[in-house]
Amino acid sequence: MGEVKEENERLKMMLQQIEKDYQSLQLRFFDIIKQEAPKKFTESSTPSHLETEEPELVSLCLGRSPSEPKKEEKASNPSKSTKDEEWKSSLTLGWDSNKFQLSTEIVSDPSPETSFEEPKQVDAGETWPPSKTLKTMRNGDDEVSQQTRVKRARVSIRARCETPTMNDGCQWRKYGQKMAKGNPCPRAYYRCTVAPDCPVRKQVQRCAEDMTILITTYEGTHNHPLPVAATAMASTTSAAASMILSSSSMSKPGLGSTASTTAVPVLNGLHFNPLDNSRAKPFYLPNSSNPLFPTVTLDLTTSPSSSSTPFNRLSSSFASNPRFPSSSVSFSSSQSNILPTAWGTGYPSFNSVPYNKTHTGTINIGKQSQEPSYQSSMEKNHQASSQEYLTDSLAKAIASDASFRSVIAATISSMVGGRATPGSTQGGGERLDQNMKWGEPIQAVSPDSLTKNGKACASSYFNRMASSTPQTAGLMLLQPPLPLSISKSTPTSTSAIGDQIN
DNA sequence: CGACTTTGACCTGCGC
DNA sequence: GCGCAGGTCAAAGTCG
Repeated sequence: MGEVKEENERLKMMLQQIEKDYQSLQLRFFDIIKQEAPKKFTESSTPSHLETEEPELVSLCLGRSPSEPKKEEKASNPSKSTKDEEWKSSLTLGWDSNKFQLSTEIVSDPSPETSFEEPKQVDAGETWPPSKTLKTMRNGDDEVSQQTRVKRARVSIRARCETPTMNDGCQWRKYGQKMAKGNPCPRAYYRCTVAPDCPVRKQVQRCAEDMTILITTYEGTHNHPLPVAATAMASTTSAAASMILSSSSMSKPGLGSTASTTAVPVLNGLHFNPLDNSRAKPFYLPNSSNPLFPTVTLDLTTSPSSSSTPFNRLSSSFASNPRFPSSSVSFSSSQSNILPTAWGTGYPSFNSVPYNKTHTGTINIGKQSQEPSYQSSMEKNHQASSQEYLTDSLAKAIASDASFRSVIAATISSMVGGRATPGSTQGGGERLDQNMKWGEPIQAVSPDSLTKNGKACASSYFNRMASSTPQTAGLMLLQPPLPLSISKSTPTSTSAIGDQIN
């Protein structure tokens, strides 16, 4: 227990350092944005831009190219500016999994308190107004209601998962199921039952094109302590939400008002205005009845065929509808031959990956599959030739969007370790997990780590992220063989990582 | 017996 | 106003 406390203390300090660094840098970034955003907005809002043939969907999949491992080794002690450059030149954050692939769809957040790392427990009841409430709120003209109603978040997880649901550490109760239009697979609705009044809900649906992909969409913010196993997922959610919120802090959209005059975050040259409802809708819920969801997508999903990656599909679908620009970031996985196994089998790996830039303008630096044969040689060649383009794009994305950085920062925070939840009994297995070491096959995880209904797909990644000891997490971040190569350097502390991120 | 799932009905928002 | 689709409710059924 003493050791655990010590580890927790260290973890907290590391986290605080990261947050501190991030916040200070974010403030600086916002200052810069305030100065430059109007210009960028003017440029990017020209008709030619709006009518560009490229879909307003930016998909960034992060992965380290296998061709650049030496750089990582080389930059073991860089200065900060050097780190930045290297960060730009080889930004990668690959979450590798053979069977577990993630994408995060952020729509917005119900509460300003979106950090699961620092849950303030003030959102019980203030979040997630039901549709009736929303409707009422919509009738109001005051800015407060507008701001409130906009702050809802959806985080969609795309997982290659055989089981009906994915184990995210929380406990869920199914309350409905509907056939969604355009998808032969029914959509199931779950609500969190960890706390009786928890407003968090999730939708689970199979991808129509690839039945092995499970799309889990989370909405709302937990108003209760989270199981350790759930904190990593929650961190990702909160990071996504904070991405929205940090961006929203830069624009103050009145109803249909300031879109043309308000500074908006620009990601990769494209508008990203989370509050511009007319332009932002959830990727996977394009017909959502609630149009109040600005969208940023963190896509960690890849698929065996680059031509059938969700983003490609999404890009295609959205290409025809420029009303729905979206920013997406893919933390993709990579070839499994770099590390023998990945999340799904219990080996966390952060492999670098080739990427492809799709014809729709989506940049996918994704896992190019465990079945390389799916990929055409043409695409491979294109990947190789596009490496520089990728690097450029990533650098731009990082440089231009503080929210993006926040997502990565929070993601790393979640990797460093989920905050233990006192008295938590949900999502079980944390004690066991804490004794586990990276590299252990997932089969070693106690069955307790699965959800009660036993249907959970092993989101071992999250569980392990959340439950790993700081040491192991630190190793994960620091060890060169685990290419969480947000930088080519070998940082000596997570705060160093935070510096690079920020 | 309690918790959970299933499933048809109902509610709501949106487009035409 | 009507129809459609997404989302939710709640009674009945199932399971451990």
